Amino acid sequence: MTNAEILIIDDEPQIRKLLEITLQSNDYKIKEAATAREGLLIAANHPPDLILLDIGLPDESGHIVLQKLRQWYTKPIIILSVQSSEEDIVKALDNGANDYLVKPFRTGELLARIRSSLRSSGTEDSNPVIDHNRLQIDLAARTIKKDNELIKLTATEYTLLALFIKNEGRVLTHHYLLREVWGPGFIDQSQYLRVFIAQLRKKIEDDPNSPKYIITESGVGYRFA
Amino acid sequence: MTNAEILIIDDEPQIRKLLEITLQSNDYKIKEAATAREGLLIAANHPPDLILLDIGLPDESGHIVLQKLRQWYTKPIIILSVQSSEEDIVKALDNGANDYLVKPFRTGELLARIRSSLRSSGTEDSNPVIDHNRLQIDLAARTIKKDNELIKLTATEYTLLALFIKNEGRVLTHHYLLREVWGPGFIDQSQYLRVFIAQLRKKIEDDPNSPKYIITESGVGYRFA
DNA sequence: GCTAATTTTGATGAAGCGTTTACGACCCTA
DNA sequence: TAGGGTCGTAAACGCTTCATCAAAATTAGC
Repeated sequence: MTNAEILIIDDEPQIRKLLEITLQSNDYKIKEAATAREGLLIAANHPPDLILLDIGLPDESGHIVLQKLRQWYTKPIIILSVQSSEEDIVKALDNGANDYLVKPFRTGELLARIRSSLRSSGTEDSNPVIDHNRLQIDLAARTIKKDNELIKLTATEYTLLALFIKNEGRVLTHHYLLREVWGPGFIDQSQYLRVFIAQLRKKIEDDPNSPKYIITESGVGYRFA
Repeated sequence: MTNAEILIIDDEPQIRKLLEITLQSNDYKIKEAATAREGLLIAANHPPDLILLDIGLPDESGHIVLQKLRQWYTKPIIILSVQSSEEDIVKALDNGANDYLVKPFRTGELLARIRSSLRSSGTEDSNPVIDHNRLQIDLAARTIKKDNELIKLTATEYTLLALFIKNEGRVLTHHYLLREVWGPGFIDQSQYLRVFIAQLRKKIEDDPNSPKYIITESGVGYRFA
């Protein structure tokens, strides 16, 4: 899932800071709580996709928080705790925790366990879709839609359009386009470009005569707007 | 879940014995395999509710077994391994493992993690059936139905179709399909693909001449719609 | 070990795609 | 206004990729 929201309930500021940096640099959105009370409140008001819960909270045991959360919260809860006794682990897991990591934990492992939990909770999701007005490009699926209608592109047409989309707003020179799509040996075959640009326009523009997406920069190249 | 069936894939007899006793005294039904090959066979013929998988198998790495299982098996897989490196753990979790325990493990914790995994996998639930118009795919039972009519597929045909179904809407390249179904050594045998795609179409399409499910993306690959 | 099913291989025609050619429109400058 | 340059469009050709059939080789089941 891109941008899954994670709630951190932990009273140690340095742990929260570490988690915040680690998780944010992995494209998660973060919410933080330093106490059990605050954590429950945030979780209830704006349920996150996953909760990282410390057992040793100042106002109330994490075990209790876990039980309260599990009365209604169904998404993954991962326990972070300095307690490594089997009793604590079994208790937390049987109270509904999805996983249990002993502090200090390895951040790579934590991230993997978060991914695993999100995956099996079915929270994961579809591909990143780039939206341009009425054009939607799914780079992972290799598909282009216009007004939710799938557009059939040939291999070369797709390569070319994808290049434009990845460089939106930027003027791409003939040389550059030819080199990227056809290879270094084709940098003076600008006729190729004219043919394929025309084909693309026919497929994606409302009015190919006055193009809105692929703009000609005469003498230089093309620009995707 | 009462009497959940658990498959143990581990080459060490004493570990298997320990697990057998522990799990059976907790009312689980047990199946055992000492090799990767045997494990995959048992899992395919009679899918258990959960799999305990050792990484250090004699004939094939557990990582590979995990990947193969995850091509169709959707219930929990818990890794048991003497490897405690972060690299191993992350790899296993990202390959689809639900949990990872380092040997020697505490039996109480293992049992709790099994309970947790079974719980979050939606224990009682039946096999995950994916519905595509008139096609119904039961990944666990490895069966395909069309209009409630069971379609007989060979092993290779099924592997290929399952890949498509799990990547619905996405263009899968020849390269990718060949690697996943036949192995890395076959990535230029695109003729295989043509033959098997034709066979699949004959079986699942209403009109194999104008396919509705398996779409050809010329020069690139195929897409399941 | 024999038979049937399945996979692999080869051959052939069809379809799709990229390349090429031709030509006309437009703009700028002389 | 003539001419050169850039760009856009259409269509023909030829090559690559694809679909299909069938036979050979291999594997699986009894």
